[in-house]
Amino acid sequence: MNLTELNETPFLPPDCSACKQKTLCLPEGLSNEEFVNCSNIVTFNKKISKGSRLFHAGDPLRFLYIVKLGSVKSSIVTDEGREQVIGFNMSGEMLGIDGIYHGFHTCTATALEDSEVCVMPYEDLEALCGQSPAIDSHVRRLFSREIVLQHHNLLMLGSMSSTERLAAFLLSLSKRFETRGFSRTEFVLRMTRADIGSFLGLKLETISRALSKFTELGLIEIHQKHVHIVNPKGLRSILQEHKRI
Amino acid sequence: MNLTELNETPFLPPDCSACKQKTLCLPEGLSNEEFVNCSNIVTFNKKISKGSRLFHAGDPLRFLYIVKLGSVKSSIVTDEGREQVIGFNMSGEMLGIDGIYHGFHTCTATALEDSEVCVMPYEDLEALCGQSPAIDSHVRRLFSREIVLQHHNLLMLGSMSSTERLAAFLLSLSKRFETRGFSRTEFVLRMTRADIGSFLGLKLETISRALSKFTELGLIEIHQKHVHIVNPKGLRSILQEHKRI
DNA sequence: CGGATTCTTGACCGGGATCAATACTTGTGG
DNA sequence: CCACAAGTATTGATCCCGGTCAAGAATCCG
Repeated sequence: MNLTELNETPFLPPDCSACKQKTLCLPEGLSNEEFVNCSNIVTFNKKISKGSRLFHAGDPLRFLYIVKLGSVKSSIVTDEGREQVIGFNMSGEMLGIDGIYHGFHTCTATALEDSEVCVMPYEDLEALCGQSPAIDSHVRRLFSREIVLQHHNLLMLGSMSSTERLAAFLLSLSKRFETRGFSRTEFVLRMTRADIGSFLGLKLETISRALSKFTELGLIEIHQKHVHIVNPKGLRSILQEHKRI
Repeated sequence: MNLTELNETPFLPPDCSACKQKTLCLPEGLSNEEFVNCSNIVTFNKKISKGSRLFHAGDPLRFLYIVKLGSVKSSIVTDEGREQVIGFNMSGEMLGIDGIYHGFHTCTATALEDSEVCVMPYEDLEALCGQSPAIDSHVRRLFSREIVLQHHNLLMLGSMSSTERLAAFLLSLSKRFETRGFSRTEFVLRMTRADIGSFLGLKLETISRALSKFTELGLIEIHQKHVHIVNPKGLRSILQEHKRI
């Protein structure tokens, strides 16, 4: 029996105005009516168990998703068998935008832990955009954020050494946990070293070595997946060593 | 005196329905009225001379642009002095989307040759989106295309060797020239080796060597910036060598 | 022309990949 | 509850791709 399917809860109507995460995915200053509209297009929340797929490359675009709880990784696989993790997604972050262009998804979203997402039929979202300029505008901002984020990732892959990439990665995670109300110095990596490596264009051994090096330098403490950033400034300075020319 | 400024032609009203490039940036099946609307938000075409900037990182977002003629490179520069070319843009491609999220641009767009762009005040574009669901939807598709494209670039930087990246780059250029009605086997590189290198996360010497290697293999002929793809299949097979495991 | 920019090629070096062995963690079924 | 298997992480040894430094050639442009 498939837990994933059982775990869908289509009969619990979502209420965006009561959602703790609303500041992450919705703009400020929405009217009550607009909140109701938003809740209406989130047709249901879906629970996905660790390792299961939210959507696959090739699947027709039916929904956009917003992570409500947990975390998800997005990756692409080519005909030639290349695999590339293109991002890790936490609460409030949107998934599935890639599918709009072709009408089908080009990447695959996999739950890194038991998670929960808000499911929005894309048709309904488009209709709502037509009704509410505030939402319409907000959606464009979310899309733009995605692009800005990818630019940053390209910068990492294109111009940083392995340790610089890993430092940037840890700092980025740290910041995202902080904006979600968690500790910015202690958190749990939900993904494997291989996932991090793929995301950063490195091999898992290199990730492992770099983590060990950071530990030796007293920048972090790490036990399995539990990370403690002991010296955030030191981590940041790794990115700035570049400057000294 | 600044040629760039002189070259603006605000008094020639654009007519999208008569534009040769319209299939590249507009959806099919627009009504006459919608064409007029589009033309109205393209307040003017702007000519930019080689080397001049369309916008700078930090500039407030006022316009989105579509390349009409010529080509443009987009790049980001960090505090630490890192520089990363994030893309090359040809006719029909949109520029400036990155600025929507923060309200200011995060990358810089530089003309690689004397070029011409359609200038659309972002406010007007938003207003038009509110009026025309077809345009609204199309804008989201264009944004999504940008994201899909960046995913592909991440794949290149994250999982390809230098020759693979260059082969992918040349094939991508080839395809884009073809869809614009130019030869897919002979074209001129508008950017320097250093630009290509930055885009692909490699040094210019590596680009030069890889081009020489392709020439030795009989895959291409290259004289300065003029490229002739002699053996497209061969180039493609470089990407697929990966497969054989 | 002549100077600046761009490109090519060579020699050498080093960072990260690869291969390999081992340890640790997690989960499953007897 | 333990045993075993599968997945995950660490660390070492070695190799090679692409970076770096450097010299020279070609091209562009005023």
